[in-house]
Amino acid sequence: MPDTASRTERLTIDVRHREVLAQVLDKWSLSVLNELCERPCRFNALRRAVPEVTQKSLTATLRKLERNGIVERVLLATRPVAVEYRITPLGKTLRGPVDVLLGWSDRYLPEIERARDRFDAPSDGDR
Amino acid sequence: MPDTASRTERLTIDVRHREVLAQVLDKWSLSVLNELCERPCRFNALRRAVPEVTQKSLTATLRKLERNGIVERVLLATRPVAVEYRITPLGKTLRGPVDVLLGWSDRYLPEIERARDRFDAPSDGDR
DNA sequence: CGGCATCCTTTGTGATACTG
DNA sequence: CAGTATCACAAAGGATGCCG
Repeated sequence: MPDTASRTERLTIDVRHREVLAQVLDKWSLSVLNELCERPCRFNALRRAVPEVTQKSLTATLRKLERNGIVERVLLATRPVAVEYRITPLGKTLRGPVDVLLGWSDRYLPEIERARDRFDAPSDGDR
Repeated sequence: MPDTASRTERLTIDVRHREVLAQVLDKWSLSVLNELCERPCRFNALRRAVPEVTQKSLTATLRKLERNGIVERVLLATRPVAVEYRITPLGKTLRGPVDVLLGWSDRYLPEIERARDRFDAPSDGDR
């Protein structure tokens, strides 16, 4: 397995990296990102795309992503008014990492669930 | 689902994917994983490697990773007693994704911090 | 439509103390 | 050394209602 360059040494993770990653990878951010990578979305369209998220959490997620420069909030001058969220160029750089992550979880989910079952049912099998 | 190469279609993220990713990518997991990918570690060695984590959170993180089959807890039969944590084969499959993530945050951190400054100081710069 | 404000419950986290 | 137990508090999350 070839290293990404001549980097055999691991990166250290400081508090700022942790903060960024925590915000970008939080519970709902991935889903939102996943959606916005496809197309710009209005608020309620996002809610429909991610039905489990509450309005509050979605708002918070979007603010966080906006603050970090990952998504952009665009006011549309339509009849009543509308808001559209778009991925920014910076946000697009996240698509690769996000894809890798989602691919990983999709690929290994069954194996992880088996590991959990093994871990969670010790009294039942060890007796 | 033969979707191995065609990434024109996005994966959908259901609650189970979100759960797995939330656990694997949580605040401390990445640091722990980053460390254990390098070498097996004893508990206090991990504390030293990640000084900001409290004992409690480290314990919780390790349990979570263990439950998901990402790390393995090995009891060493030394004089007093010792515990070593190792990455599992399943855990090793995470190294790629984790690397990509850390690389991303390392690469774009400055840009993100600029975006934050812009977002946080609107009244100061816009008047 | 796209929020914000409020309330309230749950979960997370740090600090501290104690045990095999 | 490697935890568990406990308390106290902060942050997250859902539910509901109101507003421009």
